[in-house]
Amino acid sequence: MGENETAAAEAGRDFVRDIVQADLAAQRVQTVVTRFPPEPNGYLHIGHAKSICLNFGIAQEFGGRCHLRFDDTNPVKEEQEFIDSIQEDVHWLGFDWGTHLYHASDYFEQLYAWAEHLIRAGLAYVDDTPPEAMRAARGTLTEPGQNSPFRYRSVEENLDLFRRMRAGEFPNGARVLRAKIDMASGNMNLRDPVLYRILHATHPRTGTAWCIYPTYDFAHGQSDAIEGVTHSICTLEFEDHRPLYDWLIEHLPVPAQPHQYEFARLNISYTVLSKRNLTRLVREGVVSGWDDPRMPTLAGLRRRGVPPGALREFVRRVGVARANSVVDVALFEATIRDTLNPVADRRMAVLRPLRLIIENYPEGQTETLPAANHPDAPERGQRAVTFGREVFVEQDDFMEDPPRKFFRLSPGREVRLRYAYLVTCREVVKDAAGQVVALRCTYDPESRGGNAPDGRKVQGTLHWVSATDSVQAEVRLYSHLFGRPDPGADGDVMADLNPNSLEVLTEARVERALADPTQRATVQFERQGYFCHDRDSTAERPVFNRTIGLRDTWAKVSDKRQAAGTAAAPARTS
RNA sequence: UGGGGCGUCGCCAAGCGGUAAGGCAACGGAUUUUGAUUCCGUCAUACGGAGGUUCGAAUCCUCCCGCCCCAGCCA
Repeated sequence: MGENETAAAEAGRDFVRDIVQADLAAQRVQTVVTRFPPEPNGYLHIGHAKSICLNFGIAQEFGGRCHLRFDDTNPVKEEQEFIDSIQEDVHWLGFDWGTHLYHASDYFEQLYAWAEHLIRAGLAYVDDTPPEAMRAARGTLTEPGQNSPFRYRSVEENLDLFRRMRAGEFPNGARVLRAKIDMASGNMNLRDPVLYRILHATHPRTGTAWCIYPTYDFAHGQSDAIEGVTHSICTLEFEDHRPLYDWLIEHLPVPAQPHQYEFARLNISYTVLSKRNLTRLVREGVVSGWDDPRMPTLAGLRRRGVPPGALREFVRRVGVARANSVVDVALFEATIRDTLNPVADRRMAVLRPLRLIIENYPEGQTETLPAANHPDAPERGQRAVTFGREVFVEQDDFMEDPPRKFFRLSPGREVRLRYAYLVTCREVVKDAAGQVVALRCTYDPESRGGNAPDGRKVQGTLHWVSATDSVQAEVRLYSHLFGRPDPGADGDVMADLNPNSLEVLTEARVERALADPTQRATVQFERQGYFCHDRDSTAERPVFNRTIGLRDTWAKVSDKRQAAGTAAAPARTS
């Protein structure tokens, strides 16, 4: 590492780390404490991964700690299912909160006491104004709001009313507790924000113990203070809340003075990341569930075969800044490939089989050939593949009338079957409809392993699978859930769905070594992409999800030619 | 003409007064029993615009333009 790189690393990689480092250096904080504060009302997605990596990453790098805290202040939206999935997902991503698992609901009693403190200080009051009237009195972005007629109630009356709110004497919406700040503030959050509302609902953790619940603003900063959080990192839309965050910390006898910092949330092209939209996709059955492999949820990405390290690396590559931005989904895909390439075992699988009959190979004979698990990593060993008189190759790897530069099989052309032999196409077999159903070939017995003794070269190397010693499998090919880079830009995101985001192939054939569904690691199907067993997989009926395809420059060239009308892409025979 | 932010290559993003990092994408080329990988090379006289300060500005000042967030008893 050169001096510059060292200096860069020491300076921190983003503005948040710079702040943390400066605070540590100036001794403003002894131990950095961060927190990841999800609301358990949905599944975690890749946008959360950015926040998780930032918070846990900073704690790790600077020798501090990071808490997992559920922001469970709204029982009508929150569920245990989400509380469980969030913990599973954070762990899967590679982070651990140790004993520091907390809930805003752990602090309800303390929060309540602080609310009374505010009332006694004349800084909060119970307001009987109905919701609609309150909205009207809040003013607009350009006009100040009006003081509530209940703003000047006595401390005694406020205390009495607030206690009766807690006691359950009033129905939902009848009254709220508000901070007394400034109805004329340019910052809407300071126009006497609601601190407590009445919600007769069962809370996943506190049950029916409470019927009043603190709002986000009243719970968050105080929870940070209770836990000794030093750097409360959130997204940009909370920037306007910071003055309120600070106001509460200043006026309450909290045990610490945490500070809030905001960064830009993650956006990705061809993707939707808002909880509302993700929930819609699930509820409306567009996808099979929160863990549908097309979903940007951590559960979906995991099922898709994306390793957690790819998420961490992606977040690192994206960086952390304050400018709203949309990251090209291609960066994410490149990161997945880069992460998988050095570690994924290679296997052969034929997605759309075309029978290849080797006429001069003895009938009934088979042999096993060694194939490298990873050509660039010999230490990963080999597995045996079976070769015989009939094998399957990819339909896309044959063209009866190929364009120039097509390096694969066509009448009279010789290619290599990877790790096996050189074969030459002698005859095309068609059915009554004129569809290609098989190829008759000859092989060079001297080319065992893939090289001819005379040193002649072939342009193409094809993957293949034995017709007799392969297993039929289902392969699910996924592509972007949305058909445009900015789904919803014209209105409804549902109108931008990609109708071909899932293609199911049921006739695929995979080599024997792939039939074990307990092998969960993502592998590379040579020349095609990265795949992993879906949880639907069984030994009799393997099911694979395509994690991501390999880069395919031939497809790119071929598409360009097609667009230019110069040549046709390989025609599928079925 | 309320308040708060942001504008550096097609997409992210460093840069913090001393003469534009890096990644992705794209485009060339080498190697290759994966048209993959790997490897080389090209890719911002220019930092939203206009003025100004300075020996020197993406970095400081002024004005202008554009985009984002806020009027939940959501978070």
